[in-house]
Amino acid sequence: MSYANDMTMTTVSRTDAGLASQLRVSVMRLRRRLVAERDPGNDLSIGQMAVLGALHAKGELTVGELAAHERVQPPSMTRTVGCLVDGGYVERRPSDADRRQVIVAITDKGRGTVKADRARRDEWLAQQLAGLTAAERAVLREAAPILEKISSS
Amino acid sequence: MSYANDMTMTTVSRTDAGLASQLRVSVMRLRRRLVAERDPGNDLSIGQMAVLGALHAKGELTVGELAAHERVQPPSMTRTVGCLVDGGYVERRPSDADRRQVIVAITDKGRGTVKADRARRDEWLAQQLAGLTAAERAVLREAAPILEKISSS
DNA sequence: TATTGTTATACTCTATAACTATA
DNA sequence: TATAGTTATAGAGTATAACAATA
Repeated sequence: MSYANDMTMTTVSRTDAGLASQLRVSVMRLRRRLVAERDPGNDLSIGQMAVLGALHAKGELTVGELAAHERVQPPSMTRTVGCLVDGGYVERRPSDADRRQVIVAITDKGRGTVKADRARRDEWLAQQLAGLTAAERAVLREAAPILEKISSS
Repeated sequence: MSYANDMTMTTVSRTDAGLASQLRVSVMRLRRRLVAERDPGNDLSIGQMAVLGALHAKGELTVGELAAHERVQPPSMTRTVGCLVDGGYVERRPSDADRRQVIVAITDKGRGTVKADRARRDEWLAQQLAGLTAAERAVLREAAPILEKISSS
C-alpha cells in the first residue's frame, strides 16, 4: 500500500471523498441484501429483532434504555416489548431499585430466535464469501474491524 | 495472503463463518450511522429518497420499473411517486410507446436534493475516514468493490 | 415537582382487492 | 384476455398528548 504515502494531501482528500461515496453505496446495498435474507420462519419485525438483539448482547435493559438504544420514543418501545412478551421472547418485571422502571429480560426462546436469525443471514453471506478469492476474503477480514471502528466513533 | 492457501477446506469454512458474522454486524452498524446522518433540511422519507436516487442514476423509469427496483408493490410506488410529484422532485408523463405506462423523470430540484443528501452523508463518512491511517483507508478502498460484488451476485 | 412507563389517538407507509385504460 | 397503473381500504409501526405510579 506504499502508493498512498506518495500522494499529496490534496490528492488524498479528493480520493477519500470518492471513497466515502463508494463505501456508503456498498454498505447500503449489502445491508439491503442481508435484510432480505431474513429467516422466513421468523415472524418478528425488524424492530422487534433489533430489540431482541440488544437484549441478547446486554442481558437486561429497562424500557427507557431500550427506547434510547433504538432511538425510538418510549410509547413505541412499550408496544414493541408488549409484542415480544406476548410471543414469549422476553419477560418484563419491575426494577427493585426504582419501581417506576420496568426491566426487560430475554428468554431462552428469545436467545434461540436471535441465534437462528443470525445463522440464516450468515449462511447467505458465507456462500457469497465462498465465491470470492482468498485474497478478497483477506481484504474483507481486514476491513471489518475498520468499518466497526468508524461506526462506533 | 499465501497463508490462506495452506488451510484445509474445513479451516477456511470455519474462518469464513466468523468473517460473515463480523462483516454483517459491521455493515448493519455502519449503515445505521449513515442513515442517522441524513440531511435534516430534507423532509423526504427514506423510501422517497431511494426512488429519487434510482431516478438520478437511471434517468427515467416507469412506475412498474421503480416498483420492481425498490421491491415494492405498484400501488405503493404510485403513492410515493405522487408525493415526489407534489414536491416538484419528479415529473410524470405517459409513455409514447405504450400509453398504459407512466414514465417518471427526475427534475433539477430532485437532482439537487439527491446531491445535497449524499454530500451530507459523505461529509460525515469522510470525516471518519480522515481519522484513519493511510493503510486503513487503503484497505477500505480495496474492500468497497468487493462488498459491491457480493451484493449484486 | 420531576421522571418512568403506559394508554389513547393520529399519521405514515405499505399491502391486497377492485377498477380503468390500453395492448 | 392480459397488462400498467390507480383508487379504495386495511394493517403495521411510530409519534405526540394525556395520564398513573413512583422518586
